[in-house]
Amino acid sequence: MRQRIIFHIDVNNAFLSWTAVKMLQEGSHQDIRKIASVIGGNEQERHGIVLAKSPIAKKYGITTAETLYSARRKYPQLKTYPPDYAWYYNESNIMYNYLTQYTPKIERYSIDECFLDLTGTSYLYKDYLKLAYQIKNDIKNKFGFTVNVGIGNNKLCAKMASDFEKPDKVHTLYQSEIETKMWPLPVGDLFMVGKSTSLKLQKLGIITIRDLANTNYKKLEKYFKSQARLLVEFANGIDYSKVTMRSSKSESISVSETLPYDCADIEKLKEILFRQTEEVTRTLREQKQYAKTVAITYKNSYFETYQKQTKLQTPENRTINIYKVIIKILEDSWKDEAIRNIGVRLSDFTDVREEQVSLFTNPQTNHLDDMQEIIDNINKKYGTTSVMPASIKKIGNSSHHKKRL
DNA sequence: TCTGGGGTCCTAGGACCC
DNA sequence: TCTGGGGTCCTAGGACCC
Repeated sequence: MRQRIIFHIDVNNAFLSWTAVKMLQEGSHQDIRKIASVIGGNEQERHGIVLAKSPIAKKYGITTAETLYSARRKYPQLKTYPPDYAWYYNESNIMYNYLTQYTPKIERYSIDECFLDLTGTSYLYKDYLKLAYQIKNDIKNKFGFTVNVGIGNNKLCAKMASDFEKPDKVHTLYQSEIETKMWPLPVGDLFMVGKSTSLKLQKLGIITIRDLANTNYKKLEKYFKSQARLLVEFANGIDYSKVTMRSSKSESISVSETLPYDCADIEKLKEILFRQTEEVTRTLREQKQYAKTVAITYKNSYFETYQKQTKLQTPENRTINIYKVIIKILEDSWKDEAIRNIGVRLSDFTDVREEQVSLFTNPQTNHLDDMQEIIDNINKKYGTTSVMPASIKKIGNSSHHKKRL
């Protein structure tokens, strides 16, 4: 089989870089990439963790996902800036649109990462290394932020390559370079080896990627089940997955939020859940899909997480009908405890609502769909949940006594 | 002032049917 | 009276990613 040529483009410190770009565009004279700075949420609202850090902040030992409080203890003069997700999507789109000129085989892996499949384009691009530098420099000059470009014969190697030295670098990890460039790395650096897997591997005496590559996966199956084979293949730089234009339709849709204070008031929780249900069902309707599984996710004061789900008889996408289910799950599952974080998740999608009973068509069904569309349009114009069916308030309150008694 | 938010995929174990 | 397995569907929970 012909060797594939895959590029992985990865924005350096994406959120921080993009905020820096915005600030400079707005006339700021300081580039926050060049000082000790981080992007982080609002601490008063308990969203205070580090989402992205500058290289200097990194030098002080500040890591992604640690609390701003802890980060500031490492470096008290640290500058913090709030995230601007709308702007980030904007910047992400700009980069994606730029990259589409090189190949239609492009996969948007996340908000700040893309895979490009350039296999069979050698008549267009004589020197892939040169092309990678061109892409990297183009993005820097046109858009003002830097990327790493990784080149490999599959997605795994391209991704591992882009993770080597940062920022503003091009690296290759061709099949022939795996032993020298990848095998010496600690096993935790391998894609798909997180904290827990890394710990288990180390206990088995597997410290570097080389150690893992030279292990018979059969020996690991006891500990890692079906994951074992994949791990050993990855360590050997083997990956057959394709670069796919993933459809905008997702497998699940969810929202969750950490509350400003731990909440044990079920009425308050119902209000929050209504807003969240509205949000996820609207996205679902935009995708023209119906969900069969509905779930609530919780985090309590002790940071213990759990989730409760229900399978529906018929797929749904209307706010009110899903909200009824959500309320039922809440009442059945809530342990009368203070909640730190709560959320709604929809999954198990279908394109059509397969009505179980087809003998009698229900004229109300279409009527309700029309109604939902009208509500969606009004809410789009005037802001979320300015209009909600009166019956929702009733549902929300109906069970109050039940739980209390 | 400890600990965000949005995803995907896999497995264990219980219920139920044959 | 005691007790089979296989298959499927479902829920809960955990691991990973950015």
